[in-house]
Formats: sequence, structure tokens, C-alpha cells
Amino acid sequence: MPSLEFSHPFDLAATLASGQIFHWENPEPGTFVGLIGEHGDHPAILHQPAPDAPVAIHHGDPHTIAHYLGHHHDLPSIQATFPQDAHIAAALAWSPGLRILSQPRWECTATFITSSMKNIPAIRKMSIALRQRFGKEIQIGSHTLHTYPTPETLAAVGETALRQCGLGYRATSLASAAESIASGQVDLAAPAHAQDLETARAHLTQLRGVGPKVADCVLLFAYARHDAFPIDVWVERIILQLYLAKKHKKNRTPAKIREFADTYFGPNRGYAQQFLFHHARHHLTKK
DNA sequence: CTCCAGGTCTCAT
DNA sequence: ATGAGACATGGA
Repeated sequence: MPSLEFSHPFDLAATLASGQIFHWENPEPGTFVGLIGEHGDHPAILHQPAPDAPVAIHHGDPHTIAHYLGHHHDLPSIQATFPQDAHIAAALAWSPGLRILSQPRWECTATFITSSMKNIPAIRKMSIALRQRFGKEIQIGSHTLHTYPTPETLAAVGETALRQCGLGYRATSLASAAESIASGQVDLAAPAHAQDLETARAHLTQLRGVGPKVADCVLLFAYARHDAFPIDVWVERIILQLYLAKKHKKNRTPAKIREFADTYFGPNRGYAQQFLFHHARHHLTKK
């Protein structure tokens, strides 16, 4: 059976549970079943008995899997660009092998459009419902998987059908975004060609339901833009409680938080953000 | 039952 | 530029 050796820390379970991806199944300890590849239609069954152990490939193409898992990321070099402070140190110690995935563009865009004002279990539930109702069924061993529905499919089924998957007001946004992609009005290849982050963001925020936060998530998780720094309620808490705690009110505004994030955390700040986010969700109090 | 969730959009200063 | 409300649904 083929396996993937990582020369730097890698923790499959932590990576898949860190709020960047929502569809993977975990039928037994250490085993994960999901769909990957450019269009999210390539099944993979992976087994990692413990963090940093080799990843056994029970099913799937090793090259596609390696790319998806960020196998080529030089984690020590990436982490060396982070600021050295106690909060970063704690986050790195909590899950040293956390990696940023390379997700399918549309799947990532769509799931984060549905993510607003929902907790992670709810995002997963909506995502699974959409897949089961409108995705293509894929049988792999004893597992039945469903691809994330294409823009064409979601545009065709319409908003009402999407509401029945529990999307609420997000159905309007998802239906509109799907239509924009399906019609060719917005091209998800464009952000990949953009030089600067601002241009890449501008391509994505043309879509309904994609604001600055979702755009940064998509750039980070689907376009390997590790300089994109999503600021959600958790990251805002982290920065306000841990970094700007003593600052005057005037320096704790959204604009100041953004400015701090973009200058303090370095060129791989998106990566740093994911370590902080994952750690905070398990340790930080809501204040 | 109440509170809140990996926000965005609109419309008001 | 900055701030207040509305928005639908379900998990905790």
C-alpha cells in the first residue's frame, strides 16, 4: 500500500478539523474519507495512526493527495517567518503539524459563502445536505460520497431548493454566486493570475455573499495565497484580547485590527492565522 | 428558552 | 470612512 512520508510536521486529524474544510468523514480513529482534486471528484481514503506518522493511502492518487495536503510546504521555513511571541508559540505547540490545504476553488468559495453567522458543525451540516441532494454520487469501497454541486447545478435548482438545505438567507447569495460563475460573468481562474492580493480579492468580491473575510478564506484555502489573512469573530478576539488589549479604543477599530494583522504577522500571515484560529477555538474565552 | 455562530449588504451619518 | 440593523437557521 502506498504511503506519503512527510519530512516536516504533519497532523492529518488536526488539519481536517481546523475549520478550513467541512466534508471529510472519520469512520474510525485515524481514517479519513473525502473528495479532492481540482474539481473535488477524486476520492481519497487516508490513514494516519498518529501525528507525524506516514499517511497510508488506502485509496486515491498519491500526487493529487500530496498536493491537496500541502505535502511540499516547508513548515519550519514558513514558521520561521512568524513573529516570535508567546501566543504564536502556544499555537504552534498546540498543533505543530497543522497545514493549509489546497481546496477546489468553487467548493471552497461556496462553502464559505454559506459560512456566515454559522458555527462549524452547522456549516458542515449545510455542506453535506447540498452534496447529498445535488452532488454526484461516488461509490468508493463501502463508502458513498457526494461531490459538491457545480455552479451550473446550483444555478439551475434555484434559491428555494437551497433554502430547503437549511441555508436561510445564504441561499440568495449562493444561488446568485453560482449564476455568476455558470454564466461566465465571473471567472474563478482570474484570482490565480492576480499579482497583488487586492486584485485577487476584487475578483472574488464580485460574487454575492463574498466580502473581505470570505475572500481571504478562499484565497488562503483554495489559491495557496498564504498572505491572505481572514479576520472573523475568533481572529478579532485573538487580536483584541492578546495583542491590542492595552491599546486605546481608537486603536481597536476594524481598520486598526486589519492594519496590525497585515504588518505584524509577516509574509505567511494566513498560515499564522490558521494556527492561532485553531488554538483559540480550544483555549480562548469569548469576552 | 435564550444566546450566538469562521459576515455581508444596505443605508444612515 | 464608519456605524447600526437586518438577515434565517440551528447548535449549545
